Amino acid sequence: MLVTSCVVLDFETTGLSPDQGDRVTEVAAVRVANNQVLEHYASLANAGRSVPGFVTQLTGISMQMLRTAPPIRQVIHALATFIGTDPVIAHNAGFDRKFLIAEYRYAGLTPPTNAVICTLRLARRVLPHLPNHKLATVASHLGIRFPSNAHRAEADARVAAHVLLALSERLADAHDLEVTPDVLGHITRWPIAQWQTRLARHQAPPVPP
DNA sequence: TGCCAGGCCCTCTTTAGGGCCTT
Repeated sequence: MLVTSCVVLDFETTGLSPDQGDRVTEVAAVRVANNQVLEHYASLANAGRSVPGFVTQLTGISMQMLRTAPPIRQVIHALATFIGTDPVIAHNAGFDRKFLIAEYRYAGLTPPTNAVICTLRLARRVLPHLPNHKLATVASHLGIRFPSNAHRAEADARVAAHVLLALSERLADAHDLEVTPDVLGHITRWPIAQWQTRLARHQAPPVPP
């Protein structure tokens, strides 16, 4: 059981790289504690950046929708308040982390120092047999359904939160572990090859002292 | 004209290259 409070985050953006000028178009953050999905914060965000057609096709987020959305500075300040000092969790967390840091800077905030945990890395270690580790594939394998359209921030964040809880439960059951964000962080940093060697020997995964 | 992300991970590797994953 994952007892400690943490925040599962998902961004929709205009592209793949803040270094190339891409900006966030929608944020969703879901707080998880006591093995449950609790409150959430979600909002479209207007950063004044055009949305490429293929991104609108992928996410359903259009320029027209963003015209009436709150300014991104306001959204990021609200997000920062929501996240606080909790560990931040995301699927392919490196992607969301670099946008989080960039948007905090644009918003005049100090870049976050929260612990970051990646459910993609976790899924690759706990479910190595899957054909791929896209969020939809992992969720489907775990019997988790999207509450609405995939590739919208709130739906993806909620699904990632349930993926986190399901993977944590598997770890706890299989290895008699107390799963905390510290343990998850340690496990996802452990090299896959050594992880699989330990599993093959029926050894518990390495955890912090 | 051709390129335009980046970090992780694997392997026909390590003096490298390519697939995966996110929008």
